[in-house]
Amino acid sequence: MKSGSSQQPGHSTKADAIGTSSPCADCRVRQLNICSVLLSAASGEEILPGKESDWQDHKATRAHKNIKSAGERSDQVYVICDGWAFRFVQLPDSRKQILSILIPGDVITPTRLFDKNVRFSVQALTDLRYCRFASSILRAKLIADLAFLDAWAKLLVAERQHNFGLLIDLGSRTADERIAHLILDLKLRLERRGMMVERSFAFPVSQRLIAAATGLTPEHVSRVMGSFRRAGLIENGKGFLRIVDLPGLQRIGGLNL
Amino acid sequence: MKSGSSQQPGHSTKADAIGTSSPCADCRVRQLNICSVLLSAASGEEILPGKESDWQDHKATRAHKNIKSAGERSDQVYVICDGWAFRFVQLPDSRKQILSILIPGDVITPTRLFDKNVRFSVQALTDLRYCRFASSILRAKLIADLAFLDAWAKLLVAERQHNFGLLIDLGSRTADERIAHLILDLKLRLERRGMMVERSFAFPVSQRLIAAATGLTPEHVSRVMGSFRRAGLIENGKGFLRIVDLPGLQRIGGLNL
DNA sequence: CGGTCAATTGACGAATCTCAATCACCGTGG
DNA sequence: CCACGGTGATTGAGATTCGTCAATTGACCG
Repeated sequence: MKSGSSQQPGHSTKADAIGTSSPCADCRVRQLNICSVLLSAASGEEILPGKESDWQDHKATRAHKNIKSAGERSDQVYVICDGWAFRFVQLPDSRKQILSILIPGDVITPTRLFDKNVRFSVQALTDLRYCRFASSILRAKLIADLAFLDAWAKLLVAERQHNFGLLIDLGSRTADERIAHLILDLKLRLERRGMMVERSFAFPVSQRLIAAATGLTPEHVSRVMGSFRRAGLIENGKGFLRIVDLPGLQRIGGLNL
Repeated sequence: MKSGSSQQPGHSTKADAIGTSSPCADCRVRQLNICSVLLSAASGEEILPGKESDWQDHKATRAHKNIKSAGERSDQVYVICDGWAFRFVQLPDSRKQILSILIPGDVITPTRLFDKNVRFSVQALTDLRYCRFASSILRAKLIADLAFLDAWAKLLVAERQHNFGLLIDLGSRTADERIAHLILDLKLRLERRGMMVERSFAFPVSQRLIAAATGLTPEHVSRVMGSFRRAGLIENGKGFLRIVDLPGLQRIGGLNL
């Protein structure tokens, strides 16, 4: 079993205004995701960085472990600190449908604030560190802090938009288009989290997973990725991917709406 | 052009506590959707049934008219009073991908509260009556009334769950399964709104639309529906559908998770 | 009564799946 | 250090589902 620890290029600044007792102190995406609202000193009384306690704790998991399984109940909201994961549902015929691939900074369970039932499973794709927030605290903050409500709503709206994009992919687009779009989507999201160097980025996603996400078979994914490589659109090796011809890839996988 | 006005079976009670100056007075789904929270007297000061004014108004549209187009901006939340509609995105090759079919009582644009940008288009499927609420008022209510916040969140969570179901359909299931599931899903939702009589219900959905929703072609939808009919699973005629063999249909299209 | 559109049916073709074999890689145990 | 076993990627050949194209029918409508 390979331990695909996600060694993203680039290293964040270490010293920070935040207390050093929390792992958030040297989180590299803290300023770039929901945590920027969550941990800002101005935003609440109880939620202050530096004192990890009843409202927040951190955990780690090995790659390929399930973090949560569909049907469980939970009172916590998870946020990825480092590593990748994915949401999926297990179908009766042992196939998986991947609902989303999650990168550092993503909220794993954004609706857990309102719905304790977990409707899907989540599995670590690489070794993973994540943070758990107590739903009750976040809920309190939600109604106390308008900026937080807005930020959270924006999160949900963005996820909905993303799901619509997936529906378009699976409903109306060819294998080439789906895979190109998936790559471009990940590129964009990683870019926003400062996890791209030049045109390449960490890519711990097996073709089996791409297949489960795009509704294709691993064999077909292999054929398509191979053709992309031969066409000079991408390069990829163990755990990374580089976009060689961005316009070309966009011509195939861009959502031209 | 056929004017498929949705004549659902069953007629609601007419006299009601609500003022008669609002069309809501004899709305048949008022107790069964978000309006039950919105219009309840206990839930706010300004929002009271009977006085239609700055926070609410009603409109009507003919079948096949676009209510909203992707890219527009709007400050209002729409709720369907009567008739059917659908959300879709127009693809560059003139294909449509249907995102959801909307029945009476559904909120057309639940995220408009948080995001003025409209990301998809909405078209009336039948002649339609709908209600428009001012986002600003609803937002105020959201933070003032915890029950309303919960109800709205539940709405969004349910829609997300529904989208996940669609993703599973489009990603991992055959044409038969997708269509059976679509029928069963509509059956369930209509049931909850009290719009089913025995096993049959109004069904103003063309095969072209089913095709656009399931990611198939109209021809293939015709073949599948025909096979369902010949197998004694369903009966359908102009504007209605009857489920003859529910267990049989569920064996095909049930989400066996 | 002609025109349009949805539904249906058939024949054919294409995209993708299935099955199967091979190769490369990697960690493990001898 | 090396053989071994497992997994992922690749490639090929044939099967299947579904799409495309085309023609027909029937309903509705002006």
